[in-house]
Amino acid sequence: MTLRPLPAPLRERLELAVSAFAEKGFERTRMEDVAEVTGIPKATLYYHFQGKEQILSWLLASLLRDVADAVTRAIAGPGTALDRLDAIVRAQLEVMAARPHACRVLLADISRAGRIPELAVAIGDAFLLPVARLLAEGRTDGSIDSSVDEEATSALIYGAVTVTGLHYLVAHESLDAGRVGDLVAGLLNRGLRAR
Amino acid sequence: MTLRPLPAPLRERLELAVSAFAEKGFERTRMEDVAEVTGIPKATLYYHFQGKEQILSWLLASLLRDVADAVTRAIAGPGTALDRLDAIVRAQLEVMAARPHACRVLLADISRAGRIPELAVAIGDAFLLPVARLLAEGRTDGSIDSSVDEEATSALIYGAVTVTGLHYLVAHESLDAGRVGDLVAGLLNRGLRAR
Amino acid sequence: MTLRPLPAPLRERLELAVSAFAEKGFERTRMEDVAEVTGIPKATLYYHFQGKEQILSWLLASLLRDVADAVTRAIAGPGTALDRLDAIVRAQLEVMAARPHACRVLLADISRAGRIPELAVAIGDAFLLPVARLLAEGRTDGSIDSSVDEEATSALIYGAVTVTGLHYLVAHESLDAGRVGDLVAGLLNRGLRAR
Amino acid sequence: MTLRPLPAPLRERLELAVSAFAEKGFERTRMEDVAEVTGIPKATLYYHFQGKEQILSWLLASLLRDVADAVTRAIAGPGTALDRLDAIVRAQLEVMAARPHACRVLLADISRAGRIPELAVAIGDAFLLPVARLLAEGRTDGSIDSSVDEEATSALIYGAVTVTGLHYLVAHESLDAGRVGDLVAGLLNRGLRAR
DNA sequence: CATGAATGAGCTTTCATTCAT
DNA sequence: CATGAATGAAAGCTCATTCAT
Repeated sequence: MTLRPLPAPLRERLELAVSAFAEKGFERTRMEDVAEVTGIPKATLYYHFQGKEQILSWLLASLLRDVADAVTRAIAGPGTALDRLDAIVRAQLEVMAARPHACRVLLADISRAGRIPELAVAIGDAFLLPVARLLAEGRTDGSIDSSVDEEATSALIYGAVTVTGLHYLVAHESLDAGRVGDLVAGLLNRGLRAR
Repeated sequence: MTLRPLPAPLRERLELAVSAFAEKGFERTRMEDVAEVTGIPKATLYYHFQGKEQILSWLLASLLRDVADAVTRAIAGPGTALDRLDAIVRAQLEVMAARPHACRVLLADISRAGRIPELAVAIGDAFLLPVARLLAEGRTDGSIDSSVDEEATSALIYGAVTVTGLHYLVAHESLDAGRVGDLVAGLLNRGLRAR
Repeated sequence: MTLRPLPAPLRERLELAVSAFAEKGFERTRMEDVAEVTGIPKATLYYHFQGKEQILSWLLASLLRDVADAVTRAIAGPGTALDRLDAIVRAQLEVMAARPHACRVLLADISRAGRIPELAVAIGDAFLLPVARLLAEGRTDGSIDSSVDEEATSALIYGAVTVTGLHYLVAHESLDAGRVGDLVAGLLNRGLRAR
Repeated sequence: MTLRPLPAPLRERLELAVSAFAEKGFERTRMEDVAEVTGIPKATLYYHFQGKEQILSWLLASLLRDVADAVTRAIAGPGTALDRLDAIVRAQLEVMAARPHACRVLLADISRAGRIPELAVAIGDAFLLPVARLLAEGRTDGSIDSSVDEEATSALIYGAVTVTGLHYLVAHESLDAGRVGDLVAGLLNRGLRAR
């Protein structure tokens, strides 16, 4: 992804760029802004990255790695598929609470997903596919209603979780992952469980 | 919104601009592109609108008027609050199916909602607030579980519906409002109804 | 100059345009501004004038007619050539006091005179040539020193009078033609009279 | 004045821009023209200057530095105040002869001085105030008539000198500073000296 | 390796002017 | 005659990116 292994000090400072992207949007954030907010000279950014887009990719990839890890851990946990779906929802909200800026940036680029196929793939790999697989599992283990459609439902879950989380991040500038997790997970649980 | 009342012929041709915005994104769509796709000369666009941003606003406002109308009609229908929530979900999906481009553009700007407060307000007025009100009503009429949180849940519903719809629009380039409506409305219904 | 004889009501309202030109400069004054300040619709201005430049010409021509008249009256007066030169200076300052905006606009366009030959000609006809002729007369009637150079001196007088007047218009926003006339005419008189 | 210290090579080539400004006027001279005539790419100009206006400022500031220097030298010379005033007049004409284009540009902007206060101040500092001070000195040392008004007279001198010089630059495209200096200085000398 | 300096390629917007009524 | 509506033709300025050191 990067031409060269990114030096650790840069890696941390670069994280500051997400707040710029989150605040002004990707297109309206100039390389100048990224340079300013990170303290890394523009030309140095170009020495390490191929361009502005690649910086965004790198940032989002880092976030999606966190999401994927959280989801993977939740799936690996104990309990029925439905229980573990519950855990996934809470895990995703915890990532959102932990990295609010990056999440806002990611959400902003979701609809751009059509234009950035690798992003669509990454979200799919990190969240949608694991969830879809878990739904299938749940139908098998009898914890999830047999009528659920994996494709639609995984998208639905993603939307329900992220938009609710985003709403709190944007409207209240804070996200209580526990409380919101209870609400969201509860509703989805009742909506999905086998009848 | 526009300085002068927009002549009807322009109004129709301008609708073509949404496809440009949907395809390339707002920032990457040049006024030149809007002019080309609508057949309206650039300077004429500037005669009627204050700038590119205002064209987007006008377009989204038009969509949100449709959403608001559909939601209002659904709410005015018969049945319990839960029944009418069901209708809202289906109505929103029908708007998405009818105006896919505009919906993609709107969704792309959701996370920008923080920066475009009037957009946040408009979405709130068209969808979130009516749904929140209906949830409260449902708790009163006994059709919706008393534990639901209006704020979080209206955001959740919005996310569930729109992201699922968007998924089909982006991934399959077609949205079967009826089928997806069954799935989404069903899940939400089970998740929300009084126990 | 104008395509059609300019209706009297327009003539008066158009005079208001000079203040716009004086304040913002010719190029920075948009036809829109002229329309606004005069209350004459843009398209109507184009119905009567060929363009913005022609409006300026018309305005300056009107001023230069005043200047020419004042100069002519002064020249036609009694006394030696030197006495009448004195009168010219005072007359020019009175015109400046009477039409300060137009004068500022004219002065602003003096150095543009190279590019607007008709303006150079008009200033020459209205001021420089009559003064030059009077200087020659003065050498003949013995009131003006024989060493004065007509060309240079008429330019010098124009500069001395107008820049002094302009200074008061710009710096003090008021011009006391009598007092400044005493100062300027006095100095020029002593500088020019036969020794 | 410039954001960054202007590299010497640019400084020289930029001087070429004055001819463009002088020929077509400031507003009619496009950045493109400046870029072409100087050979400096437009974007590079914007890298060093804040905008077109700032380029003009820089150019005029450079001229006014020359004027101020010439005036200062003349004032520092020997003789009575009247003698040194004589020297100032000749010095100013020599600057005009040496930098005719810049002078035409400066004169074109004099009446704009109201709108560009820093220009008014700079002309005041470079010419008007020193001359006014010298006039006061002359009244003290007895070389200049006690009736002269410093403010009006310094403006008068400025107008007499510059407009005469400008006349030759525009009408004859050449200025013989010596000959014109004799004429102007002579007239002013006779007009100002103590009686 | 890192970076200050430089720039090519656009982009939005403006405005004098025209046209249709 | 007069004018609201429309537009062709720039123009100033920005910014991602490259280069020279």
